[in-house]
Amino acid sequence: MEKDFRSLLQKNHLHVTGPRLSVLELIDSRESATSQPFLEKNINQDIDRVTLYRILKTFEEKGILHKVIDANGTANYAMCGAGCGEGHHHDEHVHFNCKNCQQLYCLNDFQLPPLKLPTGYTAENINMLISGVCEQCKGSF
Amino acid sequence: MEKDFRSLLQKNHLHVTGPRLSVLELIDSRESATSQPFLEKNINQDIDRVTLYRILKTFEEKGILHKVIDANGTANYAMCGAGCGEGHHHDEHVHFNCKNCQQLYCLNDFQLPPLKLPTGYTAENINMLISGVCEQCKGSF
DNA sequence: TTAAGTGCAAAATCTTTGCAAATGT
DNA sequence: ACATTTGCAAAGATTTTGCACTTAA
Repeated sequence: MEKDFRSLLQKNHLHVTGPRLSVLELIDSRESATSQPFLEKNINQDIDRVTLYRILKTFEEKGILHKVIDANGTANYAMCGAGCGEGHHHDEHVHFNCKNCQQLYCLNDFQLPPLKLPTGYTAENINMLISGVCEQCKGSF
Repeated sequence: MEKDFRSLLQKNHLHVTGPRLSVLELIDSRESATSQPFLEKNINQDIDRVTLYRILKTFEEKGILHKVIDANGTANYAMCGAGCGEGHHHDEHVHFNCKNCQQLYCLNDFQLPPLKLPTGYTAENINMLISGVCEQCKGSF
């Protein structure tokens, strides 16, 4: 797990700034993927909404963060693994979106079965989103 | 394939109106799922944007249309199959989103492998979205 | 020093809400 | 007749763009 955000930014030829470090710290500190609205509300310094949009876009392009669209169409972000880099992502694992607490979990140890697409189709990114009730919320029903 | 949209609406206790028939005809006539922006532009009569929102919401709740969020977070709609009804959907098949033409295909004959979730998690809806290049666009690259 | 990054204002979209008029049953 | 549906106006939310000021390298 990459904790040295300074070098992470430098490795990607990005300036080290307060807003960028805050975004990385908050996202990295959480179990599940973090929604953009949550980031806006919980960032530990006053970051302009526009700046946040731009930081997230940059991080996604550089392969630092994954963007995962949840069942409501909201963008969620999580740290990328080793397989990602500038211009490409390998995010072939399954996400679980709890319809109660809205948390978006990355089921990292969940192996995605091999797929064979119809001829002519080329897969570049696979995104599997399961909606339901998570462990923590199962009592609330 | 249900073509009698009048009875489809009546079966769901909905009034038969021009705007609703237009929406059903357009969506049913297309190969792939239809994005809301496309619907707005191509509906064959002047439907207010607000009315379209409400029609789509109603149809989704009644189990007449599926909503599928594509890789950009845009809502796409397709006719439901027999397994859907008021308040529940069974849309366990795979969707393919072409990053060139943006078409969203339902790969109906594509069998989704059985899944075993971590204990405590309950799946209610499974949505698998593969992004890549479709058959028609493969020459464009 | 200077290119990159940020914040602010404003525009452009997208989505929801309230209500009166029109319409289907 | 009467509940449902629609269209319009307006509010609210989200996302993008332009530009001057600030900051990291």
